[in-house]
Formats: sequence, structure tokens, C-alpha cells
Amino acid sequence: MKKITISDVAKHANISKSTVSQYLNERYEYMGEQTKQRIHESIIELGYSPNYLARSLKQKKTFTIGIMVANILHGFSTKVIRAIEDACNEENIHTIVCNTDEDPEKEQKYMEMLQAKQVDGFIVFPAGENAKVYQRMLEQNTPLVFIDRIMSDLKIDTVLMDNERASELAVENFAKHGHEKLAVATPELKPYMTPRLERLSGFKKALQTNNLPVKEDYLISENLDSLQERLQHVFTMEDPPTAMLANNDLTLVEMLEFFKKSNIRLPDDISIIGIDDVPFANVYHPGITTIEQPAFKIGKKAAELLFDQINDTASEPEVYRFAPKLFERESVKTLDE
Amino acid sequence: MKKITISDVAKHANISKSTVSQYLNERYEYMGEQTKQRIHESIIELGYSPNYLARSLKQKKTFTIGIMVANILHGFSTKVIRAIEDACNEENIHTIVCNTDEDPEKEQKYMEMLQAKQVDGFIVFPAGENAKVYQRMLEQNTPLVFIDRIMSDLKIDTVLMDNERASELAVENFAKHGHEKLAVATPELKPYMTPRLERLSGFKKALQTNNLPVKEDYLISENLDSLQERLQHVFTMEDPPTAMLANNDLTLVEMLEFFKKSNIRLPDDISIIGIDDVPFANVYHPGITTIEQPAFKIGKKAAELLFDQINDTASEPEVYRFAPKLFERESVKTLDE
DNA sequence: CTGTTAGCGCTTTCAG
DNA sequence: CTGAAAGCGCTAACAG
Repeated sequence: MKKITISDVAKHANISKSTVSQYLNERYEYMGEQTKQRIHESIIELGYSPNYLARSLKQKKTFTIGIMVANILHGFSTKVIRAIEDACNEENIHTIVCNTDEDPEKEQKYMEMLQAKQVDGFIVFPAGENAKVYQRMLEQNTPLVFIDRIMSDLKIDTVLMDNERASELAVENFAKHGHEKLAVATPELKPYMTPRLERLSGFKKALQTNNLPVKEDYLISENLDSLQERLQHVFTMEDPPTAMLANNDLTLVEMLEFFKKSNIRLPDDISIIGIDDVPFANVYHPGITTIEQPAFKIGKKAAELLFDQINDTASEPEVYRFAPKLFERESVKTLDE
Repeated sequence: MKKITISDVAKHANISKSTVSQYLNERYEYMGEQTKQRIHESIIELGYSPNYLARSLKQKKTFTIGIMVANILHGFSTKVIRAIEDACNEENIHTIVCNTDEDPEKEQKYMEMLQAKQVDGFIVFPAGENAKVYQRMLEQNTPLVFIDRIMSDLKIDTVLMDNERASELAVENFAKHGHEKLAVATPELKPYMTPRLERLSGFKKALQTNNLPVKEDYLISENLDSLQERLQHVFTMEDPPTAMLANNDLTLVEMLEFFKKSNIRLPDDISIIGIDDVPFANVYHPGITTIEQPAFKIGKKAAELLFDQINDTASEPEVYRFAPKLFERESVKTLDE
């Protein structure tokens, strides 16, 4: 089946290409009613469908954006992406999402290929040390917004959760229930991993403002692979914590696995709170108190900021933070005096 | 910053456009070593990056495919997508994924827009009654492969799990542990929802081959919203089941919620198995025996089939089924005589 | 080994 | 109100 083009339609309707083009772009201000009719009929008769590629080439706009994410398998990313896609759908924009696996080279390659495909902009969860790449985009005026990680050297719109507030929420909840020996577990820290860093610093700050002791041994930052060993160590200390914050969902799962294996009972032996939403929070025994990231708000905002940049209606780049929300369930035990 | 094009490079290198084009496409068979050098230098000096749009227009190939999925928030879809993207990455193909929310109109609109963008093909989780749309694609020779749902009227490559086998696996496991009163819960059935249908039919068949009674009351197919009520009813019958299969992850969660609320203990009061992988299977008390879909294999195969169609190396359309895998944990109790 | 030429399918002045 | 013509950036014969 041969591709049929605008010229075929024009010929069929006995009219010129440009008029058909006008019609397609709904610029029928001065167009004859019957011309319109004729075009319309020809289009359906021929089963014409326009070639956006050609249009984009001319208009220098593809109505396509790129999203760079570490891994779509991660729940937070997936939600953010969904929110972005919903926002894009309203504007008839499509999204190409790429998994960088936290590999800066892979990210760079993807971004360059998408640029070659002339995408209108990028929303990226930055994969670490790629500053020069972003810098170049900036210089080329490529619309760009970051999610989740702040790169302080770069003037780029960034949207993320108020991570310090999240830890604070957790600490306050533990404190309210009478806990004083608070621990936190976070995966390995890297300088560009804003959320982990901020959640940890927020935790420490909150300890202080709540006049709670900060014990270095309780501040666990460890590769997920070896987290369980580390926990093993902490929970065989003579004065183990009574409450523990999981800095993200993966950490939570590791913790739970460890507790299960070690026969440490929730919430009697240990109270926990997890940052990040997990699908089983409700059905677990006990239900797990969680602090959710406003993933949809974050995605929506990021999309809006990008659209503003694309449409040249953007203001100065800023960092936008969204409030976390605590869902109290049963995993924090109330301690009596 | 003005976009710099192939002509600029040609001019800068004192050479013609076509030679530069050759260079870019690595057809430097007869190209002078120094010409190559010159081009190379000009390219970096000018910071040239090719415009794939223009190339695609000419070549009639965009190296982009569309994926239509009900909702990326669903775990199975996400995994399949990830597998597809990995396969695409090897071929330098990009994917545009669209959420249809099971809405055929939305699906149709998306597919038509992507066709207008000249994508090279589609992988789709069909959203129900859109046969005419697919039919048209077929007639236009648009490469197309289905995942998860079979549309028997259409000759289209389809890849999915062997769903009947999954239920059979569950029944066998229950039987092995001495259970005879087996129930199954599935969300609402629609004629095009192959997996649900097949899992249910597989369940019944397996009951028979294992000489187990099939009791209609135990075959629960219900909207997720009202599933809990229905379970309530089943578990207050005089002769409740001792084992129950959750036909998918969402159903599992509903079931667990119900059991928790109703103080029905796992696995003492009820044994369960869930089809679909869930992130908490291991950490739950008790660990939940699950039957996993080979999502990655499915995604990979779908991508390969699509590539074959794109490259005109495809054989006759077929249905490909992949084996499920059972992970035994602690949610099935062994019954004594 | 390199340059010329003619498009890919569409949009967009600019005349008429 | 409609048509002619140029051109978006690149590729692909075909000459030379």
C-alpha cells in the first residue's frame, strides 16, 4: 500500500497543496465552504494521514520530549513518568523514556540521540556527574528540567520532595510515641544523591530540634547488599534502637527481610517508618507507617515547567519542593514510661 | 545559537554535502584519509550534530516504535517495557510508550498520532475492542505485535504467558499439600481479557485432572471494589475453602486486606498462592508462594518479533507462550489427614 | 574518490 | 480565497 501524501489529496480534490495544508492546520478563515468539503472528502476517500515528520522538519518542533530516568522499574519514577505523560497527553506531546541505569555515559548517549531526533526538551533524573552535558544543553537553549536531584552549579528548574521535612516527619512521629533511640538506614551515599543526603541530614537536624540523642552507630548508610549484616551488628549491640527509619522503599524491604529472618517483631521489638510508598503498607502485619512522596505533583510540575520553557514563557530557574505526607499505620509502637 | 547543518560542515571543510553525508553514514570506502580528517575536524569545531528528522524523512525509517499499554503503573507492564527498551537500545531504537487506560478510543488516537509520526512499528497490550484499528494497520503492513491478549480474528504475532499452566501449577501445589477445597478469585472478566479467562479455565481444568471437586461458589470473579464483600460471603459459608488462588497481584492485595481485617490467619486458616510477582512476597508473614510471569522474556520476544517484521525477516504470525514459574514460600499449609 | 542534482512531505510567504 | 515556489536538513543515484 503506497503512502499517500498531501499532493495526492490536492490532485484528487483539484486544488493546490497549500490549500490542503491550510485545511489541515485549521486555518480555514477565507476558505470556500465547498473547497473545505472537497478536501474533506478526498482525505477520507484516499485514507490520507499526514506525515508529522515532514511537518516537524519544517516547523522545528516535534511535540516529543525525552525523559531520562535511572530505571522505570522503580516505583517513584514510574509514578512521576505517568504524571508527566498525562500532562503531555493534554498538549498532544509524546514522551520517549530512557533508562540510564545511573550510567552517565548511557545518559549522554541517549540525550544526544534524542537531540538529534529534535525532541523539544528533556525531563531528567540526573545520573550523577554529567554536568558538562547539561551545561551544553543549557547553552543551546534546550528546554530542560531536573527531577529529584539538585545540581547546584547549574541554573536549571528542579523539582523534588522536601526531603528534610520527610525525615522530620518521621522523627516527630517516633518522638510522639515516646521513642528516643532512633536509627536510620539509607543506601550508600553519593554526593549527587540529593534525596538520600537530605533525608539523612534532615534526620539529624530533627533529632536535635527534638532534643534526642544522635548516636553515630544508629546512622546506617550501607550498600543494600550488605545492609543486613550491618543491621545484624546494630541489633546485637547492647543498647539497640527502638525505632528505625527506612530512607527508601528498597531499604525498607531489606530491613523487613532482616527482621523476619532475625525474629525481631514489629512493632514490639522495633518500630519502623518507611519513606516512599509501598504497595503492601496496608496489608502488612502490622501495617507500615509510610511517608509518601508526592510523585504525581512532582511529575505534573516538571511537565509544566518544561512546557513553559518550550513556549518561552518560563521565569528564572528555581528549585521547587513538594511536601511529603505521612500515613500513620501500625508499625510504630507507643512506648510507656 | 543557530542550528548548524550539514551544509555548514561541507562549506567549512571545503567539500560537498554528499561527501559529508557519506562520512556520517560511515561509508568511507573510497574516501580520502585527509578528507575524512577535515570533515571530522569541522564537525567538532562547529559542534555539528545531525538532524535525524531530515534523515528519517528521506529514509522512511524513524528508529522509533510505539508501545501501547494500559497503565505503566502496573508491575507486569513496567517489566515488559523495560525488557523491550533494553532490546531496542541494542538496535538504537527508541520507544514511545502510551497509557491507554484500557480505553479503545485513547488507544486509537495514540496509535494514529504515532503513525503520523512515522514510527516503525507497535507493540501493544490491546485495549479491548479495537479490531478495526489493528486490521487497518495490518493492511498497511505496519509492523505490529501483541502482548498478553489474544485477538483470535487477527493474524498477529502475540506473546504471553501460558496462563492455563499457571493455574495448573497452583492447583498442583495446593493438592500436593493436601488441599481439596480450592477457591480462586479473579477480577471481573471481559471477553478480550485472555489472561483472566485462561487462568480461570486452567484452574477448572486442573481441578478435574486432579480429581478435585469444582464448586461454583468457590469460583469468584468480581470487581475489585466489591471483592471483599464477596469474600466475606464465601468465608462465612458453612464449608469454606482451605486454599485460594489470587489470579493477579491486585486481587492478592485485596485478599490480604480482607484476611487481615477479618482476622483470618495465613496459612493456618487459609492457604494462598498468587499469580504475578509482588515485591513483598518474601518479607510478608508468611512468605507468599507466587507464580511469576516471565515478563522479561515476554518483552524481549515481542521486541524480536517486531524487529523481524520491521526488517522483513518475519515468518507467519504466531502465538508464543512462555512458562510461568512457581516460587514456593510459606503461604501454603500442609494439611494432615 | 568527490560533486551535482533531485527529491522526502510538508509549510509558508507572496502573488494573484 | 487559492496557487506557485522555495526550502526545512538530509540522502542517494549518477556523473565525473
